[in-house]
Amino acid sequence: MLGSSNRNRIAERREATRREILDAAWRQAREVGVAGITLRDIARTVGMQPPSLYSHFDSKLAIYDAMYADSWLAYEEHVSRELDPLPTHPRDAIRLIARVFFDFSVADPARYQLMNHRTIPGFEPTAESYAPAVRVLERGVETFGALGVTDRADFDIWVSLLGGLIDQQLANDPGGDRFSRLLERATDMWADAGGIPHRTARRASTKRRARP
Amino acid sequence: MLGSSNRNRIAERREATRREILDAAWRQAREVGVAGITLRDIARTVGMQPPSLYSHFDSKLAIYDAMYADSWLAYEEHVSRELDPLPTHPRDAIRLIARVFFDFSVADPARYQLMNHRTIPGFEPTAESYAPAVRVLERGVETFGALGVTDRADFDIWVSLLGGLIDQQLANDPGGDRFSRLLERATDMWADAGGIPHRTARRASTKRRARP
DNA sequence: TCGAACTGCCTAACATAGTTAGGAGAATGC
DNA sequence: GCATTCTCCTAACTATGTTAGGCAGTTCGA
Repeated sequence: MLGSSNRNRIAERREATRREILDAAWRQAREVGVAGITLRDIARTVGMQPPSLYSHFDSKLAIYDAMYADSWLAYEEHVSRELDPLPTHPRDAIRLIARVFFDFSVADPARYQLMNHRTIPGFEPTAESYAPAVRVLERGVETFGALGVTDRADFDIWVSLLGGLIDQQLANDPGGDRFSRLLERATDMWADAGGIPHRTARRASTKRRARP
Repeated sequence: MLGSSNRNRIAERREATRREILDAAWRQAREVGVAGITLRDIARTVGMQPPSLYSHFDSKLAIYDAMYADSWLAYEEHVSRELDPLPTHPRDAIRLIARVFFDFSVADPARYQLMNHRTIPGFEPTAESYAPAVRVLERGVETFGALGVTDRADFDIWVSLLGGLIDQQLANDPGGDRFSRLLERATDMWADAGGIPHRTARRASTKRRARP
């Protein structure tokens, strides 16, 4: 009986169309920004009439949702790849995490905007799409814990700082390298203040900045 | 000759209508969010037909622009009032600045969203409306300088951190008091790392936190 | 004071969004 | 082979910001 095989083929074709629509949406997001995405343009790109898109997505927001899930899943994978193996020096690890986060956002500002879903009016990710974002955050807490940062507040502060730095970079100096300089200094400050324990780092004590 | 007096009266009436429109816009922004503002609703509130609004504003974005300018002017005044006189203890001053910033944003999230103009698709403030924002930033640099923070990077990091903390608060814990706790810890970290000099603070030495 | 110019509002209409209704034709399944 | 399902279509609807053009009251100069 070929029923199951056929069913598979159908599902695949359906999935392919879905991906085609999402790819068109991504291309458009990168050209004109996330808010500039238009069902008509997406439809034209994939060779459909706008209402036909509704055979694949419930609404425009559902398309955003799929893109949101895409992004966080990709980011999760990206982080996993970069953090294996984890650097042994805490300060290096912290910088690496920041660098990954930064590269990921600067490489594709549209994606970054989408991942900060609050910047898109009317869009709220579904619980399912939100899950990878939560997992990444948990992974962060875990990683910091392994490096000796057990105070949750310190982690939250670090995340805030990182988000703020990236926003400032994208807003004031897109294409420049302001982020690197600020990150360098911020990491030092954080380390000096005990945010990053010196546990495995012998060199850190010799590097401590003199107080005026 | 009454010409000039008449001209004044006309200008006043015109300004009053303009204010009425902006008030309606603000009310609506607080009810349904900045993105939810609708010319039709504004017009209904002030008792006009939508196209009539164009006698007072060039476009919807022009209304946003006026609201943006309003906000930053109010903030500038707010800051000036709170920082006069400037606390003598640097750490207190830093916390006060953060507190003012936070109160101002939490008291009126719609206003905060507007001040972060990048969160509103298609809106870019005019140079004139942007000026107060620049002045406030300069004022911040100046104030920090008077407190002994001469490294511009340290100031930028502080601003990033503050923005990140507020965003995190508004996103994860609206109505809660997460911000206070994180701010406390962040200020300490910053001070310990030398971001806040102990220069003018004699009491500071007695208050210095013990390092574990 | 009279007529011209201006001002502030109006109605009608338009362009562009997202979205719904309903159907036609091909693919699929018993 | 026939009923069902699926995918796409056209037509139309609603809501948005915006433009065109006009009309009545007000202001202002000769």
